Amino acid sequence: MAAKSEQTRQLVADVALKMFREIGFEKTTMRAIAQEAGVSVGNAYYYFASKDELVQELYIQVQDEHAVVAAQALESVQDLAGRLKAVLHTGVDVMAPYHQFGSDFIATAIRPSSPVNPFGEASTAAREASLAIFRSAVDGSSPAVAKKLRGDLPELLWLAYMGVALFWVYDKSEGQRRTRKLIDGAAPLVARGLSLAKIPGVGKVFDDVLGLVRTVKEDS
Amino acid sequence: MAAKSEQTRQLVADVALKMFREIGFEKTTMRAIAQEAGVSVGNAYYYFASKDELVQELYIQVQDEHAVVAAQALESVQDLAGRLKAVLHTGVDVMAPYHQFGSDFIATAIRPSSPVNPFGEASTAAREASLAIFRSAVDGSSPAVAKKLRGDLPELLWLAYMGVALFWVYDKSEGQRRTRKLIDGAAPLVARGLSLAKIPGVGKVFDDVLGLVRTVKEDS
DNA sequence: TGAAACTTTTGAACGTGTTCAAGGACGAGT
DNA sequence: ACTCGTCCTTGAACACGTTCAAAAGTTTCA
Repeated sequence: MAAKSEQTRQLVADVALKMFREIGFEKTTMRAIAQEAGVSVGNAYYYFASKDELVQELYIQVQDEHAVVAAQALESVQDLAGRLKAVLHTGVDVMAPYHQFGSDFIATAIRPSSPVNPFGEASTAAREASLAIFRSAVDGSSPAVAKKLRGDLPELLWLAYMGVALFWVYDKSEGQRRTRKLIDGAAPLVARGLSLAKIPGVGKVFDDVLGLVRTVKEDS
Repeated sequence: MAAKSEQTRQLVADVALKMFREIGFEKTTMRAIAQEAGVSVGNAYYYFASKDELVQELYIQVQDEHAVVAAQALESVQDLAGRLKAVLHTGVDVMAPYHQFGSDFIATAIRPSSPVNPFGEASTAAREASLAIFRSAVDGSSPAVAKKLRGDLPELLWLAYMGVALFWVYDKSEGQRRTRKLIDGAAPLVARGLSLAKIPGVGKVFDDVLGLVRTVKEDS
């Protein structure tokens, strides 16, 4: 059985994620995880170099689930507003069990040195997967999105999604009702806003926004 | 001299801020601060309940300086784009000495429980001061901003400012050149974008955006 | 089988932020 | 001068994340 090692790793990860969900980030100490999993502290560190890496495990799992659920939800919707709603709502859905954990997660994720940093190298795969969801939401929509927007839009929407996630973390309303409202309100607005790109004066501004985005992105 | 106590407090704060600037957040341990200030660790805690509160001290100081510098810069500029630039550039100016400290600061600031959280209660004063800067930038601009926007715009701009600050933290270009470019590019775009509010079709979308903002804000 | 090499596991130890009981300093009232 | 009460200060102690030398277990190969 080559899986003995993998088994321990999974055990630690499972216990950690369960504890993150049930008692939060701070109360889930490495010692508690080890004890609950029946291993030594050092052994947990043999598989995960830091507590942050256990958070990364969670991040990846949540992203994977989002990809699956969102793809399914997208099957039955055509218009951009609806597709955007689908992606955002499913995103919130998969995060829901971890809401109380949210602020600690974001505090961890936001430091550039963290493996969970959504802009960082260590989560390139997760970010690409997430971006792919938005690309699919945009590309598959009908009526189609203006061609000049199609390239950059997914990335901008993903960025907006990060904003929604931030809002959700702070959202103390029951069941994060306000976040749902925000999504329901913002998605159609974004779609309508984009359709304004055809108006000459407005189109110019759009072009400049895209130009700025590209400039700032390139010049590293 | 009733100021003996205040003197110790200031000493600790000054030493801490200096160390934050010079060696960063993590290397500035409470023990190191205490030693450098010539007091005991416990004594530092008598004045500051946590390391976070020392960060708050920094936050307040930076905000205060921003208010002064921005007000001065606003005196000589009339148009909205210019005024926005002035406020944002001075904002980055005052933060500059703390750039390496930035990500730790934000990681601290972003948790709702932190005294430095910009949305939280403990920094109501600092937030109001910051908001006032943006209100002044909007209200004092000529040509005037559309009336229907004038009420909510400062808050939205402040929010955008938080975004700029986040961008700045991640900006590794020398002297944070990219952030400067972003400001120079975005400020005129915002001004031009707002002037589109007069166009009937666009105005509707603007109204809905404002409506959404209000809805989401009220429903707590 | 046996020994060498590699993988996995252990728990004590380190430095951190934070707490707290104990004591010192100092002024007010007698 | 004495004592009470308040403010200030101390440093040992705690739990935490993390490290690491050493031990235990497992595989490899002759």
